[in-house]
Amino acid sequence: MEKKPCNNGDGLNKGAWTALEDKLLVSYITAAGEGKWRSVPKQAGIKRCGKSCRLRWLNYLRPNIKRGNISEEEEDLIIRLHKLLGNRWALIAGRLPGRTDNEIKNYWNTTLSKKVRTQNFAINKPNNKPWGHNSKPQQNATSSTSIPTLIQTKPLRCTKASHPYFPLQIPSSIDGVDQTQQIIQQNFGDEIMEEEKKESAMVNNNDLLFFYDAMWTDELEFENWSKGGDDYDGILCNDDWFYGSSDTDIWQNF
DNA sequence: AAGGTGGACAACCGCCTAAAG
DNA sequence: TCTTTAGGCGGTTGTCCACCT
Repeated sequence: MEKKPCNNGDGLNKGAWTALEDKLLVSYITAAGEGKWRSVPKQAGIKRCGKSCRLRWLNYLRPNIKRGNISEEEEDLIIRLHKLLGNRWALIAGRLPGRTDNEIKNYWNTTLSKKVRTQNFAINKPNNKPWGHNSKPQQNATSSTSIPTLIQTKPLRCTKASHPYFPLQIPSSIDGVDQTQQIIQQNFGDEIMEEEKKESAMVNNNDLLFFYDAMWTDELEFENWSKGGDDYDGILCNDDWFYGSSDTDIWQNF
């Protein structure tokens, strides 16, 4: 573990990188490639710790980094991803080509968090019913014999900036075999991130209920769903719909 | 012009995890 | 199986700069 601070008395530089240091690092990595960060400073002739070199390269020097203003589309995506993933900046950055986790984290902390806070995320409850009360959207029946397909109700969502939630009504297992992954794969394919799979398989209550929240990568399709979408997040369980303004709300009301 | 303030962002720090020995 | 190491991650801090008084 590299627990020592970078400047541990070895005369290493700290603070802003100079143009010369940048040049040395770029030319070294261009020749030798990334990795073995601990040995990089010595090999490249830089008085920095390896960790500092790695960070400088990843966040600033490496090719294909997109610099400059974050577009509205990127901003919208960051907001939606943050709602889905929380402060997992590296994952969020992975969906924004050319952007670094550090940049997105900074942008969130300085700009977007305030923006999102000031937006009115309050949602109106359906027919003024209390949270957790039955208010079931129309839906189809579930096949009970073959591999089930997605029985999809309308995607439920809070705002335009939010991703749609899909309450799925599917058997959790067939002949004792868990079908979850297969069903997700059939219906969403590779568009669902591995991380989402882990975190979204939250409800599996023996009553043909499974809740999954999906994220469109196809923006047009997302927009189409958005236009027809409801104004609420919710999950279906035993013919009851549970609503909330966030995942946490929903699960508390559940 | 000088000092204060806040925003933006680069860089650091400490913790965590996976891989290697 | 345990320990060590390297790299990755998110929170936090430091610094620069524009703007305001």
